[in-house]
Amino acid sequence: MPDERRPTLTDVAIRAGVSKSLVSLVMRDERGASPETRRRVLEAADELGYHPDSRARLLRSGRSRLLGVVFGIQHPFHADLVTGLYSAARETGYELALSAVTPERDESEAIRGLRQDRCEALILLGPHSSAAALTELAARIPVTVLARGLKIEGIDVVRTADATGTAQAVDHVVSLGHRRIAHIDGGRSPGAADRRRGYRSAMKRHGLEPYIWIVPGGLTEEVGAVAARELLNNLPTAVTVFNDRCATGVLDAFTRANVQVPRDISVVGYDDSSLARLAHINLTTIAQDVPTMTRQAITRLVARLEGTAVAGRESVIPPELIIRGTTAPPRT
Amino acid sequence: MPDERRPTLTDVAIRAGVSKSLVSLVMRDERGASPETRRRVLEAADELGYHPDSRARLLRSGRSRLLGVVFGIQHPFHADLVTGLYSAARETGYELALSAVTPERDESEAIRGLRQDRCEALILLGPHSSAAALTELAARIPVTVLARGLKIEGIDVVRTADATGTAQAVDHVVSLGHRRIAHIDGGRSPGAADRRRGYRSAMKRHGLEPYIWIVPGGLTEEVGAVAARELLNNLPTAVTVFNDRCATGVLDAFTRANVQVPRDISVVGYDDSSLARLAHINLTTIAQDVPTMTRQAITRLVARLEGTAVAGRESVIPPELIIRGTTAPPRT
DNA sequence: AGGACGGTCTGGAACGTTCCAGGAGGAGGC
DNA sequence: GCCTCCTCCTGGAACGTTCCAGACCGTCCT
Repeated sequence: MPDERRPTLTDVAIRAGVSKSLVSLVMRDERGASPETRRRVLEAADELGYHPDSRARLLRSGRSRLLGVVFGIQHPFHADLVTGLYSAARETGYELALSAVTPERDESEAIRGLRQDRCEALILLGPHSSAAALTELAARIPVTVLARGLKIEGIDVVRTADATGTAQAVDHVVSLGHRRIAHIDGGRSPGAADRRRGYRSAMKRHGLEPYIWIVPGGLTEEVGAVAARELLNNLPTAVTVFNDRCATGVLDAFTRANVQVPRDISVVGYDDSSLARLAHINLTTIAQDVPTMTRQAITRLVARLEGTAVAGRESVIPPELIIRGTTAPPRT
Repeated sequence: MPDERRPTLTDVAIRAGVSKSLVSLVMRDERGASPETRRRVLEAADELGYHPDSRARLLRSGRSRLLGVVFGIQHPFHADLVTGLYSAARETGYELALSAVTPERDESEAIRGLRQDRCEALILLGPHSSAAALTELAARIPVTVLARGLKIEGIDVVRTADATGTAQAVDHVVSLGHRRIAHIDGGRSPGAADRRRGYRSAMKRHGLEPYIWIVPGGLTEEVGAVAARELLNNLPTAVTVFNDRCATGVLDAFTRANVQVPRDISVVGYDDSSLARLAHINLTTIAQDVPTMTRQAITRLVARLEGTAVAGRESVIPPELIIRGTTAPPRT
């Protein structure tokens, strides 16, 4: 690759007939250069195709303006979060550095990579690391955890009010006239406990305690289908499900068993993943407020880095009910 | 964050009582230091918790040993590819830098980010950029395109033999006894043209030219469902579908129309995505050989960077038929 | 008229590394 | 004994930035 040497500050400076310090100023959009010179410098830079070398810049300034993001590449909801994070970071002057967790690359490796790149702070999406590991990490670098509720000294958490979410789901089907409402839970997955709790207390609030029925479920379509088959023995009129993937499995099992949704049973998912929005699934679901969550995560971290005060350790975002086609009044 | 200044080469040098050049040697595992000194240096580094500063290192050496990867974060198959790339890169001494394409962050922005990080080469997964943009890019930096066949001067391509893939699908159902075999295509998506061609020529080879029936489809479940409804008017006994997502939509539409798979019709997908592997979908499909593809992409790029000769511009990997539960002999 | 000041601009010293030229000291060949 | 050649080590110059101190030059105030 006969790639000629990249142009540097000095090249631009010579071409524009000024010192490199001045060019540096202009490139950083600092004040201290007359409009006229500024124009000349930018012109010269443009002609040479100059692009600042971030490494040298970072080396000198001691800052990287880099936020590390650890996410699960197989996880659809993480994709939504990363999308939101990019948008949120755009306005702050910080860049995102992605590091994926894959079946063959664990979280600690992903974190190590980011630290070597001199990220100034870390955002972890639904991390699996032990509390001990996280505590140690947080002692060395600011950390924000997204989409997983945990209480650890020194770690910021931004999460959805999961209990409220399932409560909204229950309220919705109750308002349609349902009473026999089951819940397929998420086992030990992040958020599952809260969602279960929200279901239980909403049922009590509506005086439906006798109808409480919690079926073990999980993260995936497969366990959803299994759980649905368990419901078939004594079909409730509505069911709230841990997440959309699981709900898809539920829908599939019902279809195969010739149970029609929403005629025979109403189904509510959770996440508002792209899955739920598909026309042929068209799932009523609880949307996590991704834009708000990601914006909060970024502004929180930036505030910490710049030394601005940050209120509290935890930020809990209310979710929103999205009504689509899988809920309807019960058959009379 | 009262993070004390990181220790530097000089700190280690002082502690070990040697020059910083010597420490540098030892850290890079070069020869030129006696075993005894080497030990002392490593010990000192360890005590101080020294970690080399990659920025400074790269600045000086002019190399980053960084391979940029541009991928679509919403794209399940890209997730598989990224997983493979990480594994393939592990042994080479190069690191991966990820840059995602999201609905709000286009390919050119993703590429710009990577170039600013001084990646030495780029891997693009199913890029959408124009041929002109890619040509210009390839003139500045080595580029390998994965999972999209295109012929552009100076760009390496690693892709699946897509025509062979659909041919395998057709061969499979023909061997089961099918003759009326339709194809739901992928429109203008990457690989769609080849897959369509493979279907067509395989049908001819089996003397089934009169039965050729190509229905317009696309990437998603929704278009799959639409295409399936078109088939219902004159149901063939088997159908090969552009990809797994689309095939899932097809399956769903059939289930709703009370057409049983594989009893009434056999369905073959493409990609062997995690979707296909789900128990309740259990889709017969064509697997792209991700480990081989990603290994090739990495070794190719590394070879170019190191100046080793690379054979040809294109590397075409044969796919593999995965037989699951959606294909069976036609009803007699 | 004599400062003081604010806006422009410059030169040079960092930042933490790698690379290069070379020095000290011992071993081996003649 | 001298030259040569290793091996092990050192000092200092890069790399492309940013940061700091200060120079220059008008303007404005007193």
